[in-house]
Amino acid sequence: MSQQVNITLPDGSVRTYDSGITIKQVAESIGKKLGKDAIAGIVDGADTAIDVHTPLTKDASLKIVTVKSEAGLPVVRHTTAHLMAMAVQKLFPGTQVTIGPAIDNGFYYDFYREQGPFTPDDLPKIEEEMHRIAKQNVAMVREVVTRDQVKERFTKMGERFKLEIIDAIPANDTITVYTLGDWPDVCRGPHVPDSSWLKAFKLTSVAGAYWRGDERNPMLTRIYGTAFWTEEELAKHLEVQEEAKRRDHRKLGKELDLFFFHPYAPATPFFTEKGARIYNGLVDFIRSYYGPLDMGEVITPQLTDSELFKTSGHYANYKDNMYFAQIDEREFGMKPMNCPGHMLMFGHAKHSYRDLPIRMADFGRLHRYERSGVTAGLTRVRSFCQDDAHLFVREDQIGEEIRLQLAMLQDVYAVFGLEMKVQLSTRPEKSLGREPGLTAEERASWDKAWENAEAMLRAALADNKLEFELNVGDGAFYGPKLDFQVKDALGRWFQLGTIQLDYGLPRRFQLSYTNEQSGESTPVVIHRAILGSLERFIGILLEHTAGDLPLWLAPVQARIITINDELLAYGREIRQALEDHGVRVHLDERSEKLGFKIRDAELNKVPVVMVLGAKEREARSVSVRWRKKGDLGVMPLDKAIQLVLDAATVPKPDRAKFVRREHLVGASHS
RNA sequence: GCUCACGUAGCUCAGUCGGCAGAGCACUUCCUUGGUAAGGAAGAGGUCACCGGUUCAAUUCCGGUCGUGAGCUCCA
Repeated sequence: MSQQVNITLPDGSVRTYDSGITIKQVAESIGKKLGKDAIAGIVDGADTAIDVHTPLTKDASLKIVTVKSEAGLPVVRHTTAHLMAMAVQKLFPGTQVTIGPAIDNGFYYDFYREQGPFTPDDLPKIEEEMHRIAKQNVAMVREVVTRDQVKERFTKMGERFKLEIIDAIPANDTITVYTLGDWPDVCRGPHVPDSSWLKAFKLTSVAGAYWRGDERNPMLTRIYGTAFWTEEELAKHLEVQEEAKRRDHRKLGKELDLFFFHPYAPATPFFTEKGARIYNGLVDFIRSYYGPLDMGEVITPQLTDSELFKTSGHYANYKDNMYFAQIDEREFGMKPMNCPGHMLMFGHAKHSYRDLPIRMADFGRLHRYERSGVTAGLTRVRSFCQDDAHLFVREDQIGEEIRLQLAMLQDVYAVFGLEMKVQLSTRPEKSLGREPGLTAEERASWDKAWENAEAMLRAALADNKLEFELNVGDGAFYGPKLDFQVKDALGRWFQLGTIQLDYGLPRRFQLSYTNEQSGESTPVVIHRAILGSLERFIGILLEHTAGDLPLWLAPVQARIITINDELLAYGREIRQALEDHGVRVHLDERSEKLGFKIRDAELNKVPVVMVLGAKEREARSVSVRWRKKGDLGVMPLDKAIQLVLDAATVPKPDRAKFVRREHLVGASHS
């Protein structure tokens, strides 16, 4: 009697089959329709779906992926990639194929061509050929082959990149060839059964890409595309792409006159007066938490002797990203991070265990040389400012300190309406305490420190009721870390904040504090940033809000428009009244028609417009027009001011959330 | 850094298969003084990114430099 396997389905039910049953057969056993629609399976919650013909030989959970399902999207995309490669080889004989996976929002296929890369002009032709082939409803046939067979076939075809791929397949893996019509490709699958599913696709761009992502390898030409089950879904996707283009912060930055770039300062923004308002508004907002959190702000040198970076290790590991200046035969380095300076700051005085935690916040400007190809708008720049802080703590204080920082971080993201997810990265193989030459005792002590740190991070997360993803072994060599990603209005994820424990730097700088036993102990450093870089955050926020910033951050909160020039005097009076209440207001004094000035205010996304005519002047009132809401009608000036003030209130931290739980016994300092 | 594309007025973009550089918006001046998304007229504004080459002639063709953008293993 053959062996049995228990297959658990998503609804929790368990079915028993003979070992070796395929996913397809399982689906068929559940229902005729399901059997027909099944195109792949996800076993034991894996990241990628596998082919329906895969035999199941041990107990497993199984999710059957069907046509037209969300989980099946990578499948249809992957098959579309094959279709594209097929079309390309038909149109451009001599082109060699390499790989063509499904990716987050579509797929790509990399080709090698002696004649040089494809151009955007080639895309419509290829697309047309793809549609032509797809309409013939050609089948996708899977066959299991031996290594020798497949090598022989692809050698004959002269596909040298494919041969390399075949050689890279592990010895025990089943090798499969998928043939779409008459076009075979070595592929792991899964795929849709025939080309009738390939209707809603579009080729989006071309780009260069290195073979296997290594810049020493030949440059391939890559074509990107996307595919969906239906044309409606494709259209929706393309519409979101269009919206993203409209919201591009580089475009908004120009249109709203917030910042610009000049060739003399590549990848380094100039913030205009309006842009600087946003920047400073964010700094003030973050700063408002520093009181309740008992954090002190410091200012540290921009340029220091390279010795500092030799001590910190940046000279050995980060030199290529730094700017240097040779002055008086001394080499100075521009700070790429605040931490080395903060180490000096801590080391400058003698500290008692009673003084800890010591929290240094710093809005200093940082300069990092980024390779020319990687800079982009405000999101990747060479000069920026972090809402940075370094917390010097005793080991027993790590948990509480992280808890407080997490509370701030959640608070801050909530203010901007950004959904968040957390990743916990734990000790990597190569890490402090695992270097050769340590005694067993030292090793054990390090192991304990890492264990303790990770446990405290977990506890702090639990305390703040935060779910997290675990990235085992992905921490820094000097300590475990938390990374925070947020989701913007278009559903895109961005990494913003980070909280990293550091056992290394304090040692390099030989920092210590006097412990309770009058001995010396080494503090642990916590690096943390919440917005990350202000520049990048401004970029993300602009795209998230489409330029309609919350009123408290808007560079100009209100604009006053008069019906005619005679009313300018009243306009100035109103401007004065608003200014006196701290409203950032602008009076449009141009001799233009009302409609023109309203339009201009709308295009500039000014949140509140106050329209003044003779009627309003008589009654000492204003007519209020609110962005996105329209005309609110005439109201007394006081009421209008109150309306603006209420909406423009700068969010304030709630002190109660940031009360420290442990208090030092006998600590008498504040 | 590498591949490809792009760089024309403050902005958005035409244009020249090599022969004195164009529009709309914005700006300036004048007229107009008006009720919730563009009133009218006139004017000013450019070393066509920069450097070099080819040519009688280069914004245009070629080479280089700078800048910007997309991409550079989410693995057959």
